[in-house]
Amino acid sequence: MLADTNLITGKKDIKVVLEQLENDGIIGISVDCVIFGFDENELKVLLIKSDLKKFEARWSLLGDLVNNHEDLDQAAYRVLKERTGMDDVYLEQVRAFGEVNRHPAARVVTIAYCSLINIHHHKLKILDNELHWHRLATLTEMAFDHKTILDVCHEWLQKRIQEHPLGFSLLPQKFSLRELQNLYEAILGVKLDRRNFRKKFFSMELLEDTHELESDVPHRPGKLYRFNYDKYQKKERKKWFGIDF
Amino acid sequence: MLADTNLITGKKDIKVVLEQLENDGIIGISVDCVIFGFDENELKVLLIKSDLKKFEARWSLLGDLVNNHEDLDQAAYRVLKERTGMDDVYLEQVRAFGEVNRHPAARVVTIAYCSLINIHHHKLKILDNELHWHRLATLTEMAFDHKTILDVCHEWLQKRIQEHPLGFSLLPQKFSLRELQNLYEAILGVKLDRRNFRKKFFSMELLEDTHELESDVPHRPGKLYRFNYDKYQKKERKKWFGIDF
DNA sequence: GCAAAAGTGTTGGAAATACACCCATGT
DNA sequence: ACATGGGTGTATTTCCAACACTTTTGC
Repeated sequence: MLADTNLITGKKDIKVVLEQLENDGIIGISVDCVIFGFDENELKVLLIKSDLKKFEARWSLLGDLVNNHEDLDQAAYRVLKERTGMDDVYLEQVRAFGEVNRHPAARVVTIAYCSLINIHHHKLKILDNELHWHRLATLTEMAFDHKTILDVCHEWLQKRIQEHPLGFSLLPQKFSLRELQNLYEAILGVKLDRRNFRKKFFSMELLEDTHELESDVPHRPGKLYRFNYDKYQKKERKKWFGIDF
Repeated sequence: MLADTNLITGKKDIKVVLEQLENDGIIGISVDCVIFGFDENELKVLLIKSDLKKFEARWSLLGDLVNNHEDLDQAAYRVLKERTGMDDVYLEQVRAFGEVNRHPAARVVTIAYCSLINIHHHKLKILDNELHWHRLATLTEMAFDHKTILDVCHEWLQKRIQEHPLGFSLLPQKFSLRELQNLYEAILGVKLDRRNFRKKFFSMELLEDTHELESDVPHRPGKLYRFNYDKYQKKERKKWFGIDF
C-alpha cells in the first residue's frame, strides 16, 4: 500500500498515487494554497498550468497531497516553500472542500489555505516557468473547483483584512499610506476617502514613522511607515462588536 | 482494502477501520459536530462518552469517518441525523483539524462542523443514553483534541452570531425578546442593555410580531416574535464594514 | 397589593462621513 | 511654472451607550 514516503517528487508520482487511492476506494487529502500578491495596484494570485489533460490550458492553485507525518499547516508551508522559496509567510487555513467529484482522478478532500506574500520580496524566486502571477480580475475558468476555492478565499480575505492586520504582508516592510490605501481598495473593490483612511490608521497608533521618504516618484514623496506588530499583539481584543446583519 | 460500504455500523467497526488505516499509512478523514443547544439560559453542547480506553470517562464530540461517496456536508448531516433524529438543522463547516497525533489510533484529519439545534424541539430524540447535553461552562477535559475544537467553534459562534442570524436556530420558532437576549448574553458571556438590545433588533425590521404572548410565566408575559428569513435573504449584504483592529 | 419582568425615549459622546485647500517634489 | 500626488482640519450626521419609570400579569 501507500508507503510513508514523500510523495512529492514530481507530477507523475501524484497521478500514480491518485490512481492507487481511487482503486482502493480511499479518500485522499491535499492542501491548496491561494497565494495572493499585490502589484501595479492590483490583486494577483499565483497559479500553475494544470497538468491534467482534462483541464489543459486551465490554471490551477498550488497544492499537493498531505504526507502522513506532517500537519496540515506544515503541508501548506511546504508547498509554499517549494514554489516560492519563502518561509516566514502569512498563511492561514480557510476551509475544507470535499465534494465527491471535485477531482476527476480520485476522491480528494482539500484544505484551502490563504497566503499573502510580497511579490517584490528579494527572497521570492519563481523558478518554475509554469508558474504565473495572474490578475484576479481577469480570471474565469480554472481547473477542478479552484475557481470556487479562489472566490471563497477572496471573500474571506475581504472580510479578514478589515479586522486583522494582514494586508501588510502584501507590502514591503516600509510602505506609504498611499500604497496601503491602494491595497485596501484593490482587495475590497471600493474607493475610499484618503483623509478618512489616514485618520483611521493614525488613530490606531500602530504605524511607526520610519522617517524615510519614497524615492523615484515623479511627485512629492510620501512618508514611509512600518506596522508595529508587537504593539498590536499587546492590544486586548474586544469580544463585542455589535449585532448587525 | 477498504470497501466502499457504510462504515458506520457500530463502534467496533470504526476501531477496525482505524487500525487498518494506520497499518497502511493512510490518512483518515472524519467529521466532528459541535452541536450547541440552549437551555436554562445556558449554552450546552451534545457530547458522548469516549469509547477509547485511553480517554475513558472523557467526553467526546459526535463524529464519524467520511464515506467515500458522500460530501463532507453530507457526512456531517448524517452524523447529526443519526444522533438527534433531526434534519433541516443549521450546520456549517468551521475548519479542519489535522495535527499528526491528534488521534491515538491512526492519523485522522477531521473537519469540524458547528450545528445549532433547539433542545426542546419535538423531533429531537436522544436515544443513545451515552449522549448528554453538557454545560459549556463546566467542561474542562475532553477526549482527543475535542476541547480545542469546541473552543474554536465557540469563538467562531461568538463572532458569527453578531453578523448572521443563526441564533434563532437555538430557540423555538416563536420566542420572546427576553429569550433572545438571554441567548446572546449566554453565548457572548456579556451583559447587554435591554432597551438598546430591543432597539437594535426592532430597527433591523426582521422580527415579525406573532400577536401571541408567552404563557406559564409568573409575571407579565412578553410578546412572541418570529424571525423573517425571507426578508433577510433579500437584503443586500454590505461589503464594507470599516477597518478596525 | 406585591413581586417580577415587559415595555418604552431621551440625551450626550464618539465615530464615521463628506468635503477643499496648500505643500513639496520632479520635470 | 506646472503637474502630480502628499498632507492636513472641520462641520455634519449617524450610531452607540447610559439611564428610570410605568404597565401587566400571576400569585
